[in-house]
Parts: sequence; structure tokens; C-alpha cells
Amino acid sequence: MNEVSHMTTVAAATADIGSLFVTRQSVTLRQRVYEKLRQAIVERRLPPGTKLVERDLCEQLGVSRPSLREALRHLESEKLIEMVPHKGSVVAALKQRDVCEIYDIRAALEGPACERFAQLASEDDMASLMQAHAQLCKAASQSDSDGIFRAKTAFYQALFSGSDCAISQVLVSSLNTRAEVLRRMSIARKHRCLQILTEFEPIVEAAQKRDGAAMKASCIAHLEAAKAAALEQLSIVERENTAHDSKRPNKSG
Amino acid sequence: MNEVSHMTTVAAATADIGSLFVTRQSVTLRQRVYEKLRQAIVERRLPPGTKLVERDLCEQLGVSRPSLREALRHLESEKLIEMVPHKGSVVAALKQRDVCEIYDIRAALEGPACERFAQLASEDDMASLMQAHAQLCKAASQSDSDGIFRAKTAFYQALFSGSDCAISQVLVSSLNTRAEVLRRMSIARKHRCLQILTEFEPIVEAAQKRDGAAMKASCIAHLEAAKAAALEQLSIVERENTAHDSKRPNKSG
DNA sequence: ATGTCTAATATTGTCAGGCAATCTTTGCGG
DNA sequence: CCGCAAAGATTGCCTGACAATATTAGACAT
Repeated sequence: MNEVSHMTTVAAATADIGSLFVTRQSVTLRQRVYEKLRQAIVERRLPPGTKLVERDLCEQLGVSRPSLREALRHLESEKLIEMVPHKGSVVAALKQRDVCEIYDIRAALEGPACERFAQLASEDDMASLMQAHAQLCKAASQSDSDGIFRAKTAFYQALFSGSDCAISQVLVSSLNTRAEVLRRMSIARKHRCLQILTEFEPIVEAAQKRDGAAMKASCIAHLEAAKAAALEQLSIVERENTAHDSKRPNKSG
Repeated sequence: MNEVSHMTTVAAATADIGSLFVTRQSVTLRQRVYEKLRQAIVERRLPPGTKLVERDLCEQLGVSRPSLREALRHLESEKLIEMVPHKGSVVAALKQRDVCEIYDIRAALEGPACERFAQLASEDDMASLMQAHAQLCKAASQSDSDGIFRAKTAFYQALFSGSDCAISQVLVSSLNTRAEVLRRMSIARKHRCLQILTEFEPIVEAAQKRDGAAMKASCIAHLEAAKAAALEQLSIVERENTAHDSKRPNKSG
């Protein structure tokens, strides 16, 4: 909690230099507060079950209460925290059933997106996917888990963009945010990095052949493996928490 | 806009009288503001494209700006409105592709939920589903579109509850909210009411037989019909808007 | 020692007022 | 008509305050 640092005054406006069309997208303070808290949650600096006290958060983030409350609304909408009126917020915990359901839903959404991608993707879309895959290979060969994470994000963005499934993209992104703690932890294990490489190879080959059925099947196979890895991590975390709880009798009671 | 009325002072706390376990669930003002605005949007009193001005809304709703802003965050998270920093909010419009995607995603989530329901549902779950279906039949025979709407909501709640698909339920509910304008409009048409009855019959029969595959197939068939009805409504709305726009040259420009 | 009740404390929900930042509109001059 | 500056409108954010609600601490009885 002490590690939630004050925010830097980064320049807010960004311009789309890649085309003649200039769009300005300023970043509000509430968005930055949201991002800071989200990061603290996925990095487990605010672990599941932590009670969030507004006044304390305001002090540590250096922002006013209304701004914080709007950011908490955003976290709540993504189910990263749970709020009960008049009682406050706690960081949400994932149950086993949640993890299973998240990965099943991802399969249900990503599978059809693969089929559409194989049909609809432009050459630019295909190039974006290949670039993301190249980044993934590079990151995996270096066991750079942050790099893997970023490359996967880029990969999925290319997939959903090239298949014109914007709503699915939002939903999958939101589900990924919920499972992000476990995803980061499993990606951080060396042998999982190598597995991911193996799992993405057939996805990409099928995409290039524009074979939607094969791409879908490979994507789903990858998700099954990712689900198993996440469930394993969840077991480990739950065992840690049980050990942790027995060392401090009834303190969290 | 003038029709967004001041809120009544309904008692906030409700207790679960049905069991020995008493849970108190107070309803906050921001939740009530959210609900009021959501209702105004789905009833088209705040039509797509409407600019939402905070000060005006505060005046009409009789609430303070921070409370309104928190409610707007909720509407934003459900994509009912779109906000651009420093420019404000507009009520979101649905495009054809959105409608297609929403129904495809629903099929991808409700199909597997049907399979699980057939496997997992308790006798109580099954009874809840049958009760909802009975209400649906009653409402449809009376061409009571509000009643149909409520019965369908209860039906889906029973389905997701009995299949232990809580996350899918949240996602589907959110998608339904986005499409609610079109759904209400199509349900309001008499011949669509009768079709819905016909479409739900095989779903319910399959559920009773615990035949998951048949239930899934019937559910998906219903969704295909609902999609077609919603797309037809969208065309009608868009034609109205085009006619509307040509009667007022460049006023909304 | 345990249980119950009341008062004190902490926290959330909401309001009011203010000002800075940003965007949009209006008016004037070339 | 176009460009620019000023005025006006609106959003973003802060501060301070108070009501409502939940939790905790302390006192008292058993």
C-alpha cells in the first residue's frame, strides 16, 4: 500500500501521427488513478480481500475524494473490486469457477473471431498479427515475461481488429484484466514461456493459410493450456493464503 | 429531456424475508440516478446522439454533480453513453455490426449455458425456469410487451443461475442493456410476441428432458430470430432518423 | 470471563461552492 | 468569406462540510 506512489505529471495529449487525421485524446486524472490502482491490484500490491479506504487512498495518491471515487467506479465495473453501499470496497478475489468460466468464455469469443479473421483480414491486419507474433517469439526466447505479456496483448488486438469484433475485444480485455494476476504469474514461469511459443505457432500458420477452422482449434488449444496454468497458479496462491492465515490466527476474521 | 422527473423518496433498505438470513441492501442515490437515466435512454426519451450536459441533468434530477458523475461512469461502463474528456457525453448509437455482434456473442454464451443447465440444474432451478416460462406465455397471450420483457429476464436469470454461469450472466445482461431499445421495440410488435412463444416452447421442452444439445439449438434458433427482428427495427429507426434529419437541414450538424 | 448495550469513532454518501482547463461560439477586422 | 481573439459554456478537479451508516470501544450486568 505504501508503494502506491504519487503520480508523475506526464504530458496528457497524444496525437495520431500515423495518418493525416489528428485525434487528440487527453488523459484525465481519474483515468490515471484507475490505472495506478489497477496496476497495484494485478501486481498483488493490493492483494485480494484488501479493504480500500478512500481517505487513505486519497492521501497516498495525492488526489481528491471525488476523483478517486470515479476511478473506483471504473474498477468496480470491471469487477476488480467489490463495493457494498456504506461499507466500502474490497479487492476482489477470483474463485476456481471464475477462472474456468473466464477461459471458457474467451474460447467462445476468440474461436469465432479466428474464423472471421481468416476470412476478413486485410494484408495490413495479417502483417500486424505477424509482427506481434515476432515480438512474442523474441520475448519468449529471452524469458522476458513482460515482453510476452505485451506481445500477446498486441496479438489479440490484431486478431479482434482484423475480424471486426470490437465488442468481443472489449469483453475479452475485461476478462483478461480480471485474470491478469494469474496470467502474469503463469507467464513468469520459464517452462510456460516455451509452451506458449509452441501453442502460438499453429495459430499463426493457420492464419497465414487463412484456414479459419484450424486457427480456431489451435487458439482453443492454447486457451485450454492457459486455463490449466492459471488454475494451477490459483491453487498455489490459495495454499499460500491458507498458510498465511494459519500463521496469524483470526486476524483477518 | 423534460420528462426526466425528480426522484421519489422510496425507502432504500430491503430485507430478505424469505430466509432466516437477513441481508440489507441499501440503494444509493447514484444507483437511482443511473437507473433513471438508463430508463430514459432505453425508452428513447434520451435518443442516440443526445448531448448530456451535467448541469442540466443535475437540475432536472435534483442531485449534485458528483453523484451524477458517478452514475454517468456506470452508464459509460455499459457503453450506453460515450464520453470524451473535456467534451462531455453523448447517448451511444448502435450500428448494424454492433447488433450482429451482440446476438452472436449471446449465442456463444447462452448455448453452453443451456448445455450446463441441462446437466447441472437442481429441481428448484428447473422450477424457476418453468415459472418464468409460464409468465412468458401469459404475457404473450395478452400481448403485454412489458410482461414479456420481465418474464424473459426472469427466464435468463434462471438459466444462468441453474448453469452456474455468473460471469456469462453479467456479460449477457450488459449486452442486453445495450440492445434494449431495439429489443423493446421488436417485442412490442404483436406478431413478434407470438413468434417468441413458438421459439421458447422447444427450449423449455428440451430443458425438461435435460437434453442439452437440443436446448442449445433451440436457444440459438430463438436468438437468430431475435437478431433479425432487432436488425429490422434498427433499419426502421435509421430510416426515421434520415427522414427526421432531412426535415431539419443542418440543425444537428 | 462473557454477553449486552450505549456512546464514540470511522467511513461512506452526498451536497455546495469554487476555480482551472478545455472546448465552442460569437463578434470584429481584414 | 476567412482568421483571430474574446466571451461564454462545460468539464475536470479540489475543498470543506454534514448526514447516514457501520464498526469499535468501553461500561455494566451476570
